Amino acid sequence: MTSPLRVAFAGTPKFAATALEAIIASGHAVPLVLTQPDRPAGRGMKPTPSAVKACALAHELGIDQPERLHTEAQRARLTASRPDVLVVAAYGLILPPEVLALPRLGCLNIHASLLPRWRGAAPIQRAIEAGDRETGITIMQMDAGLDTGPILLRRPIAIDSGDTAASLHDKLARLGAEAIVEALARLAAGDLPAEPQPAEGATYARKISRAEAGLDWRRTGTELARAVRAFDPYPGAFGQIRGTSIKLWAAHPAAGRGEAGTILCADSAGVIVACGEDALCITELQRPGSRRLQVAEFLRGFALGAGEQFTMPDDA
RNA sequence: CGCGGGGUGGAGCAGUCCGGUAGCUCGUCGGGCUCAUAACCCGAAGGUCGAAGGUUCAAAUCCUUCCCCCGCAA
Repeated sequence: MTSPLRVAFAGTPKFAATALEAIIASGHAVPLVLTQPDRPAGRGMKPTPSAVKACALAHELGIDQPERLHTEAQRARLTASRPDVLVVAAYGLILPPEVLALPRLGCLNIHASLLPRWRGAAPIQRAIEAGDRETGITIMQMDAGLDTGPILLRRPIAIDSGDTAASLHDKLARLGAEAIVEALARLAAGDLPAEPQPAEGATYARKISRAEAGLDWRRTGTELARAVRAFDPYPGAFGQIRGTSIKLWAAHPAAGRGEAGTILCADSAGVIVACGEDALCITELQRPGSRRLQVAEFLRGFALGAGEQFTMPDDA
């Protein structure tokens, strides 16, 4: 390596932790790790440290968990750590201009899409939902806008027809880790040109809400199959039948026709449901209190039959 | 004390409210039928009903404690 940098890191979930591991392994000094305060999570709602915090603890790095970064007191530890650069990945806090200007080399963001497409909170899910064939990682220089800064590095990756948000997340986390390590090396060497984002092709990946995971059977089978993949593992696409909600974990488009939501056929090959256009063949599902089950096993305990009807979720 | 569901032969479930010889679908094994089969017919094996304690003549079922899994919520 040319010359190690002082790399402060800000991130929260596993996607960010993967990058942090790689940065540590690449030999840079990491004087401080910022992550969200421990949040109530899991059964029992106990305050739980983030994946990034767990990683930082394991490597005995300095940790700070400010609620926000708007006051000087909140930024004190970051300032004192005198970073050359701040790497930000899924941190979950807005960085005020004072923070963006603080490191000598600015703030770098690892974003899980090929910017300017899918700026915002849920780029992985939105790419799958939209049926994109390709996505990737963008390393960019952060500015005041939301994922609008100049592009430093882009790494594309194919979206497989079997990819779920979970599988694509893992691929992108690895790719993001490689990309940030390369970007830091080139930054240290002074060989990392920045290019403004094109105005053309910008889209916004708004946060996934629980309500949209309730499937509207009037949509097409293709769209619904994508939604199932995009919402796996969170929040899980679901349908409503016999007064209970059933989560759908695997499905593909199929041929078929009927009133939207009607089950056309249910056997060990799948539950085929008529959609607004074509049909959806469901192959893995889960009922409340139970686990994900392959369709054959699911049907043994919950015998769905042709003619039954999935109703629209009552959007809360 | 955040709310809720569940642990029953190898798999998925019913039975639990109103205690009284453990049941269904599938799988497994054996046999039959068939050119043949994941199909069909006949038969069999396989369960300390999550754990411990309590109540009772009798507990999968009622009471107490504990362990594990899942959903909501983030």
